Amino acid sequence: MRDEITAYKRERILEEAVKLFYERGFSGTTLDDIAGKLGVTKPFIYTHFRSKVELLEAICRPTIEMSLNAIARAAEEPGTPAERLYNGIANFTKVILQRQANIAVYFREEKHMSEAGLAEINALRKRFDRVLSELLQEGANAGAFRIADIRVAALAIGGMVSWAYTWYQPEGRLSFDEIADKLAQFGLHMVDAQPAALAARP
Amino acid sequence: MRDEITAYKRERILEEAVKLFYERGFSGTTLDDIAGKLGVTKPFIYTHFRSKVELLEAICRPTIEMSLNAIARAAEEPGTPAERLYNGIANFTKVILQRQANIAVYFREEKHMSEAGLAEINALRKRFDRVLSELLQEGANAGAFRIADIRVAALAIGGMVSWAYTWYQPEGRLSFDEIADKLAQFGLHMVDAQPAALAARP
DNA sequence: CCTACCGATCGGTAGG
DNA sequence: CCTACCGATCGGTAGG
Repeated sequence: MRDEITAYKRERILEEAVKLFYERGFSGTTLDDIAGKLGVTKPFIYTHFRSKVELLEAICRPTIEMSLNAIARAAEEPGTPAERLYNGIANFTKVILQRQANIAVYFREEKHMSEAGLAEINALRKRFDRVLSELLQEGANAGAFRIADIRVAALAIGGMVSWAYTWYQPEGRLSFDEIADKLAQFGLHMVDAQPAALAARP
Repeated sequence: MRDEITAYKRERILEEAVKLFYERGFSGTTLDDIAGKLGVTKPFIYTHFRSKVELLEAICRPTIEMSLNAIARAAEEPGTPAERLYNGIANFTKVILQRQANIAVYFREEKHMSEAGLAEINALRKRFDRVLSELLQEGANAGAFRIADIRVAALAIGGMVSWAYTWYQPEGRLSFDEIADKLAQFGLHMVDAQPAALAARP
């Protein structure tokens, strides 16, 4: 039980931290601000995190992991390349929207991370690009996709989706699922998914 | 001539500032750092800019203006919707790549701007989205494009291109023009540009 | 888990 | 008397 309480405290700290970093920026937020929101004082945070930078890294790394997993799981499942690409993009989009604040903080505040923390995340991002590129290559080989440049296609799809953190509005007209569907459809168009491959999609 | 020298000094300050903000972040860069790179001292900067924030805004605003102009000029020119969209995306991509550091600083450091500075830039971005959406709508009305959701399509295209600031490498295998062409082609695929419209492209 | 406090740093401005 | 700068220093705040 003690572990659960410790984990809960960590989560609460991260919850307020990401909210404040998102609203005011990393340098614009003091540890006293975060402590204040939690009704505690600054040294409390230091019993759970070693530094302000560690807080930042704990906000970003798990979210990048979720993005990687979203693509990787869809790529591994059975189905046509078009089905897997559709699901991969849709799942990835949902992560971006669900973790909008974490993603925004990551892309804005990367420069404040430690070298080690940045290296870990960069490794995850490389794996993301590789998994997506391999899925595109597989579809191209099977004649399901027509892609002039696999590498640029992966970056273009990744960018189209990642960018959603800048424009998504929780009170907007579209739900997570609707946006995920639309971006996944755009992705299939980008790789010129052949009608035969599309027809097979459930 | 005096004006030219003043303008030149401003440009040199901005040149070093954007380089340092890009490498170390806005808060990670001191005005002494910038002055040091120029071989002058900090008060020199204050004869040309009122504050560190004004420096940031002078780095970002003109670049966002260039992005808007890139799309707007292409949209106004004669030609089929597909031609204009192709040129608009390609021109916009070239701005993003040419001003990579400025764009990166803008998206990362937005939170450090003044309310007035941010409002100006947000107005430019709204116009960008409107111009692009109108071009897409026009093409859809003419039967040149098939788009399920114009608004999301504009955001998807904008994101695909903007994102290039995160991955473009000056020493990489592709030139500005090659990347611009590839992203523009992806854009045409995204809106399902009809072969007839494409065939008309020079 | 708090009070109390440090060593260091930084944007901005004074006088000359 | 001004423009264009420098050496030195201030008020205020950050992480720890």
